[in-house]
Amino acid sequence: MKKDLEAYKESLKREGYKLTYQREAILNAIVENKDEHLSCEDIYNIVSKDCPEIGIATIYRTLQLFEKLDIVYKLNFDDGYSRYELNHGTGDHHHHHLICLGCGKVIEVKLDLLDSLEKEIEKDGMFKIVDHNVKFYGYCSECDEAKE
Amino acid sequence: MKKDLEAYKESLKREGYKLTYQREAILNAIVENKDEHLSCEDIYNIVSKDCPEIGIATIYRTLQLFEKLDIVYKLNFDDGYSRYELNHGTGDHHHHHLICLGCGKVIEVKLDLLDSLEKEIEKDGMFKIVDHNVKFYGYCSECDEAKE
DNA sequence: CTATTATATCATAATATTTACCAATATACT
DNA sequence: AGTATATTGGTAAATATTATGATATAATAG
Repeated sequence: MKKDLEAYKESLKREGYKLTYQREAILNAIVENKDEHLSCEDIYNIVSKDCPEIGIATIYRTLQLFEKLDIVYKLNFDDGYSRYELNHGTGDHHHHHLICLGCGKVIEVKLDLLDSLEKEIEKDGMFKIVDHNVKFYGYCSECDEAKE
Repeated sequence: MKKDLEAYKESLKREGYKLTYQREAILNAIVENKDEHLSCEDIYNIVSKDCPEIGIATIYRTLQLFEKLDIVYKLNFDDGYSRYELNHGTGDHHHHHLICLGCGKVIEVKLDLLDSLEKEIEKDGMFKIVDHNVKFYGYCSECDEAKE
């Protein structure tokens, strides 16, 4: 985990970007909440504790940069703002998300199992797939019970 | 196709909503472009020809209503605005979309093939799936060739 | 270790999409 | 046809995100 953090900082420097206090704080916030799907506002609130004078524009700019450097991955759960998660990826595809229509909770699914579907799609040579984004909508066990 | 249109109008009346000229025009625009993924602005432009005094707010309101009545389905291709497509669904799942990272073109995939994955996810009874949203990112044949 | 230079930041204005508001209007029903 | 009520149009407001420009800071050279 600590190693990850250094690796991320390395990739910043390697690409010629400066390692500022703000970027470090944002990176920390994301790494320390790697199980969450933080929005810009979430990150702003977390980072503001360590760095009260940070501006929201810096959060947006930095997340854009991190996305370009493949440090984070942008998610959209149709709740009005973009969310970000740490990109563990070694080029691998992303896991899927289950979105509860009852409480809005988001659950991660480690399974991939899309290979056969992707092969089928690529079979005729009309499209080359490099990534996917899969969301399932439904009800978590608590909300499903509550509906009875 | 004509039958569809009447069926949609029926479901409006059945739910107690009035069949206005504007709603009819918007419905027509969507049905006549059922292969497109129209944004609000697109629909506004199309409908304005028949109905020049229509306001953009009416388009937004009507699409919201149509979505609630399962007449249309809202799509998000990460291009800044929501898009809509006609919901042929008899409760069936939606087809998938291939989004070209080169030219932005969106291609539809009729295959579903997610049943085994959904069964696997639902196996432990922790989540009940009612819908899914699947996007594949990659390159269409033209853009793939252009990259060489 | 300090000076230099270019990049990054902060604060705020600007943009863009979508929603809220309200007076005027049109639809469905008697 | 007349009436009650939902709907519309125009515009203001809200929301998330991006652009701008002066100031501050990080990396590098001396």
